[in-house]
Amino acid sequence: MTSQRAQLRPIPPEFFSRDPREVARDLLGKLVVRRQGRHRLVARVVETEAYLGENDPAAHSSSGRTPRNEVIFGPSGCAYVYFIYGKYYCLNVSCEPDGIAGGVLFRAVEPVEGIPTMAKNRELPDFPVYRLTNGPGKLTQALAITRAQHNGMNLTDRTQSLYLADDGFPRPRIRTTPRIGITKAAARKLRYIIPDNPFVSKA
DNA sequence: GAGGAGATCGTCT
DNA sequence: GACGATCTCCTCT
Repeated sequence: MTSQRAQLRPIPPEFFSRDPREVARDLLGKLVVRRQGRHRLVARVVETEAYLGENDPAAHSSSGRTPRNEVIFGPSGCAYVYFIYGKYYCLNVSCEPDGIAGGVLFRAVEPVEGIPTMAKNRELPDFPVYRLTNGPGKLTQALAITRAQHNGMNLTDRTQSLYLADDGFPRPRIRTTPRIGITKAAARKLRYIIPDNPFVSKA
């Protein structure tokens, strides 16, 4: 699964102005591109979860708009980064048109470019590559994504230090499973994975 | 390899 | 004042 030389085309805003379930599915195989100083970090999306807005009890937006979650109520294609468990950041992209809540959580990615820098960011250089980014808190650490720097950033703009891209990777096989780590609406199958990919988070 | 407990703090009640 | 869209370490098998 490599594509070092392929051209990276930013994903247009319309892609995200849809139901989060469609966006979560279609994001599998796409790329997260992060410019960190002189380094370029690229990773392929292999696991996502859809959060549906005010009718989804598990979603942050379910109890209405707050300063914390306002990005997922805003225009589509923007980064919603939140802080959790006193230690970790999680990366989402806002979906649906402006004014409607909805988002997709990035749960796992496969490193494609800049692996040494990702390992350095993780501060665990001895870890095998597959453990660098196989979880939502891990991938933000590996890609040095923070709320202060990236929350609200337009991920459809290739001039930003973080954006989403398509390199023409063929549409992968996809499987849906229940979401992970939640207690409300836990039975709904809104997690999307590339089956058998070693970079998918466990469980 | 599986399972359980603790860490740690921003956000909302 | 309680909780959480998590991770790592430790113990046991």
